[in-house]
Amino acid sequence: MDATEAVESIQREMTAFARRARASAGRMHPELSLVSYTLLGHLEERDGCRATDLAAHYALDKSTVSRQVAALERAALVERRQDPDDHRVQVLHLTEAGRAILAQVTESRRAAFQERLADWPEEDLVRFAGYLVRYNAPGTDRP
Amino acid sequence: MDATEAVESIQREMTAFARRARASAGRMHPELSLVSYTLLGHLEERDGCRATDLAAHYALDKSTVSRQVAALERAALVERRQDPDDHRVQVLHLTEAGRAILAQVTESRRAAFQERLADWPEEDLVRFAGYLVRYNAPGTDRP
DNA sequence: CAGTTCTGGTTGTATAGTACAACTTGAAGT
DNA sequence: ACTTCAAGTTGTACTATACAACCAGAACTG
Repeated sequence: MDATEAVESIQREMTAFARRARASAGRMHPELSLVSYTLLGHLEERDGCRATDLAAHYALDKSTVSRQVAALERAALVERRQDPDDHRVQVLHLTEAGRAILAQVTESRRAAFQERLADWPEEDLVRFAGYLVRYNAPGTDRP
Repeated sequence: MDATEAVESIQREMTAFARRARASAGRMHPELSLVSYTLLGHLEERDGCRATDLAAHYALDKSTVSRQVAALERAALVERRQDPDDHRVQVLHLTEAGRAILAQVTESRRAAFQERLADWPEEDLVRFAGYLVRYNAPGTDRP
């Protein structure tokens, strides 16, 4: 396999994966869509952030984030805290329930991935992870 | 990074990728969504097939496929041929226009991937491609 | 400091993709 | 012949999304 073939293969495989991911994520965790899951994950990781940050980070429109957050708040998974320094800003935080459900879904996803990757040597796992990070890193756009 | 961390990282990165793929595919080729592209690709590869086969292969509802195909037919990218042996069945085929646009989008996607991966050493490309194939191979379901 | 521009966020509107259920038509099995 | 199965279509509903118009607060500038 040369470089050109490899690029074509990467393209095909990434696309194949993308096509399936959302639907199967939905089937696995009907209670938390892929988007919501991602946003909650970000909140956990950053220990709270602004809606604008989420939009920028995930290349989503601010209106999309606004509605997602509204739904998450309705479900009592996140809460908004007014920033005292800037009254336009609402800092989003996970609630206890949010943290719990995030942990649960993460665990179940982790188990699925783990199972799928069970027979991979550690060396390959580490390299694969590195490649993905590197692949995803550059822009925020385009697959 | 140990194996567990790597698995978590793979999970996160694959998810991140999946989230963006559809949208950016749409931005790149407004004329052909990721789904349509995939379906056309399948038709090319198999040199025609039934709608039911597409549904089964991509885990889509038959109604979804029906509408997708209807749109593709409206756009004159595919045509239906009654199966003479079974009058329920319509065998789908690419039209010339369908073949052309598929080729064009494939090329433009290839270029985008190529650009993104331009500065990777060939060795890494080949290994990455191998990992993806291996990752995607097992089932047809779940990320 | 007053007016302008910028930034964070919400709401209205539209679209795509999807599923599920009900239905139609043709094929197969008993 | 009657029932059951399979392929597709259509009606309906929901989710994720974008874009545009808007509001409110902050920052900049003459």
